[in-house]
Amino acid sequence: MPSEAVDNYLKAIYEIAGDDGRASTASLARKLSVAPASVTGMLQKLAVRNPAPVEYEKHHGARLSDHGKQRALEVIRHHRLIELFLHRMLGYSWDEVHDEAERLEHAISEQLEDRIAERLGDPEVDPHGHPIPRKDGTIPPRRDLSLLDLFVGAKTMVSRVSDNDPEILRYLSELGITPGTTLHLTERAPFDGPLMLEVGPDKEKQALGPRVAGEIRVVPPAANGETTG
Amino acid sequence: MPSEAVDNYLKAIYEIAGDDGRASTASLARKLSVAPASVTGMLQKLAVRNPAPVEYEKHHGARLSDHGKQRALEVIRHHRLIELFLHRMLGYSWDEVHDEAERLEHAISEQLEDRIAERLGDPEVDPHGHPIPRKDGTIPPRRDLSLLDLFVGAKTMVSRVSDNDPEILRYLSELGITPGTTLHLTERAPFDGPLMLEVGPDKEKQALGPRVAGEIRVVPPAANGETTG
DNA sequence: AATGCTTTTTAGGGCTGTCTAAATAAAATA
DNA sequence: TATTTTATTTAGACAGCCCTAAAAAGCATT
Repeated sequence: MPSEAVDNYLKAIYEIAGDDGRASTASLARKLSVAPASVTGMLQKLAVRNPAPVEYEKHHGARLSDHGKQRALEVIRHHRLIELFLHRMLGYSWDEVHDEAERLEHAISEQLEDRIAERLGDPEVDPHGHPIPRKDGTIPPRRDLSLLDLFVGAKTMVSRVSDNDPEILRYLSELGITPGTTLHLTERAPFDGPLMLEVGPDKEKQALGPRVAGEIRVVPPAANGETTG
Repeated sequence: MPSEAVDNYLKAIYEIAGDDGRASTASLARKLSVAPASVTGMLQKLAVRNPAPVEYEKHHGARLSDHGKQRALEVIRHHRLIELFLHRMLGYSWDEVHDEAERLEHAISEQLEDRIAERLGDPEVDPHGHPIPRKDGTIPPRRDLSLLDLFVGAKTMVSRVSDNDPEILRYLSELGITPGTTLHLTERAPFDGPLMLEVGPDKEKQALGPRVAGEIRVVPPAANGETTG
């Protein structure tokens, strides 16, 4: 069984590069808050394990092997199940769940994973709208896109929100923007300016900076009328 | 914040020696499944920390300082709250909870500890009947004694059962012996022979070996009639 | 009080995962 | 293409926690 540190490397590679891209040394160092040299050392060790969870080429970053992919998805499954469990069963708000899950994801057994999933009714998404990988390693499909890729005039619904920054999560909560919230993009200032939105059933008008908008993903609007691009 | 290994040492000292006795190197090595030399090394390091969680004298084992005591009790509180949570909220049987709690106890935050306790109604005992230390470090009092110390004829009730051995726990489950079960000690064979018991409301007769009986603690029977000693 | 047995400690290493500083390779720019 | 900047790797070290083998201390027994 991989150590906690190894699991975190695999998860980080997955989150940076998806299941078949390469993650650079620097990006991993940033994400994991360790020195780049530490990343190099770890990747070299992982690449010669048997079975090896990553493929590594000098100066070209690392990529998950099938084996590593499977493990990464399992850890992510743990993480998201725990987030949802804390939210639904223990009254955690959505900006509190991440840090707690970050530690617990390494400590729960298969058995506990299964019971949590059962108790939650085999859920498909976590409180931020992220899909929860299934036990077989497949991922519930959801085609969504960044709020930044929407054309002016589009009406859509929040699909998910990045869970990395509790500050942003609290801010979005205040604005009433959570998975499921309806949005109408009415205006968009040029030069990476703010987006004007009508939020929720009350159509409350909100201006959103591009930094925050980039953390929000929405369901693709109906394909009649040009609303995305 | 102490590492997981350190927490396990403190907990082991507490479980072996209570809150003011000394735990020997050998007993700790046994309990923690490490070599005696490793225990010596760890105790030496802990004793010079600041603040030091243990007091250590060469060749005379280790004792918890106030600081160490507090930490040990916190970890034990985590452990027992988690055991009860798994049992009550997630359908774990009492022989399954220990191993899971053993890992989770190190991973939960103060916040999660508090929410679990709240959700369980600030319980005083875990599924094996062990008292759950309070947040202030005090322990809900329960005067109980070993089943082995009971006189023949005594009628009493199971208070708690050691949680270390799942095999024994399953066996006791089969016999219907859990915290709260009434017992009547009818007979006792000499030379560490078996105890004859009438168990529960149905007064089912059971013979119990001394090894198993030693793991069971019972509430002191009413003081009229000589029933203990 | 000396002997032998048991327990504990010392000495010397190993593994994991991190670090810093220096060297090198890759990419960007002139 | 030559040069500079940036990204990555090597080299060497260290902390935490574990190990084995050998030495030493404590204890029990005669």
